[in-house]
Amino acid sequence: MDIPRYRKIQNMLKSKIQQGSYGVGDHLPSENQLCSIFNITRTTARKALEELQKEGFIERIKGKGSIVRERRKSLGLLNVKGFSEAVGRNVSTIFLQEPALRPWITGFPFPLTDSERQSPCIHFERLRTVGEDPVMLENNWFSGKTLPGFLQSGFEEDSFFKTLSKKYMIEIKGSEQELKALPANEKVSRLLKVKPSGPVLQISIRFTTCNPEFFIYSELICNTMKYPIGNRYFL
Amino acid sequence: MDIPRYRKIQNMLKSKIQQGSYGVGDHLPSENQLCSIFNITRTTARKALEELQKEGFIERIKGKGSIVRERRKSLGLLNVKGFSEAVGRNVSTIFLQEPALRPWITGFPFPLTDSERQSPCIHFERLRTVGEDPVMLENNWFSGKTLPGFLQSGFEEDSFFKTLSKKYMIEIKGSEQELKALPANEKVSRLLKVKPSGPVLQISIRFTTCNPEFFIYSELICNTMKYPIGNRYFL
DNA sequence: AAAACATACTTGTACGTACAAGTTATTTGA
DNA sequence: TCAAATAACTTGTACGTACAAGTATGTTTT
Repeated sequence: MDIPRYRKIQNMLKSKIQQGSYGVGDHLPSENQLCSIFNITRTTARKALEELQKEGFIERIKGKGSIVRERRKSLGLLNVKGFSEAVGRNVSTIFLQEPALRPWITGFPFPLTDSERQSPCIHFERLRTVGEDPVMLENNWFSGKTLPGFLQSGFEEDSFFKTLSKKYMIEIKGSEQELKALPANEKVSRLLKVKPSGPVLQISIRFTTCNPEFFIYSELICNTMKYPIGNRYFL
Repeated sequence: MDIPRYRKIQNMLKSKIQQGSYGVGDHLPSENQLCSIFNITRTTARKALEELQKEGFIERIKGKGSIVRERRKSLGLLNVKGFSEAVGRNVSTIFLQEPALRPWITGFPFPLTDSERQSPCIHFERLRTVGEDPVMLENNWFSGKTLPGFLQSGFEEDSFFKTLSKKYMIEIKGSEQELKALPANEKVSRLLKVKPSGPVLQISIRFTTCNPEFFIYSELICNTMKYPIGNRYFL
């Protein structure tokens, strides 16, 4: 395998948390326990737990242990993996514009690189709903040259980021975001069911990937009245 | 000293970046160079660089090195230390309500602990401006019992968080945030100079500290038209 | 009964070593 | 001349060790 050991243990513990085997407030196995369970050194066990801490699943307290934190109900900002796994199962997605080659829009909040500007981009637009409530209007753009065959084949498991990972081995390494509260225009007002010029939250994101030349640009417009955006941050 | 070695090196490199000794795109000393410069092991050097990466100052690329990232112009969300150091020097702060003992407000987005509810809180309200533009209305609440003498003495270096650190040895360990786009009420409209019921961004934060019983609650209401809120995230 | 101490846990810091794997520049060979 | 191999860097993973420091639970002492 080329997946590192610490990451396997991290993922294994993560799914146990997500499945409820470890509930909020529960102690994960201590570093030394993980060592003997998995036959690893403390360095590796620590790395796995530190990653879970970065992701906000656990809190680590000196002298006590690694404790499962309360999970957020609201959509996760900064959770790199999109939001289908963050919010639950009653989420549906409608394509307003299927993926296609289109020119870059003007006035994007992040500067494009020269090589990006030279050719058109792939773009698609989706509307995300939770139950009956439209919650988020999502636009995605990226260079049309980097992902051959993307337009021909569909998404893996309906997830854009999983498709990137499985078909193209592209992993998200980070993101820059810009947040603005804006009045909804006619289209947004209609789609998100907010009153005209009612406040919506616009999140402009530039995702950086393991390919340093390849970026993904997203614009999310959110109706935060029912579903506020949440996030966590831990040292 | 009880400040760990890696943190000293981290802070030393951070201030060099902030002062411009290392510009955007520059390479920081490699792990092995840091080892010989400071007489430390690679474990310690790595820890310092990993922390800088978490804070968003550098990017670390296998085979290449640790490279200084572009700095954001906009206010840093998630930058634990408040924003006086993030945005520059032309920032001024006006107290609308000086720190005083007041009852907890109702309808706070985060649940209070039992011990917090039992006694009133310390609260203050500030208006932050950049140049001539009012940018952020800030309210802070925290338990009145934990910080003896807080109301009698002023802030250290005009910074709330520096006061917590220097006088009370309280360090911020993390935060939970909730973001909402809202219509401005009369007060907000007047103070932030946005039109009535114009969109503003409300950020509700619960800071966790090294004292597991002590939380700081903040509510920021931002005029994001001129100064959007930005943040970064890196694995 | 209450305080002090001891013990056995936990995570945090720091040392040292080894090899894997990506990047870049140089050298070698056809 | 050009391509392949090499060397010299970089960060990533993983091993092992040691001690510091915080927490909890006893046990002893007062």
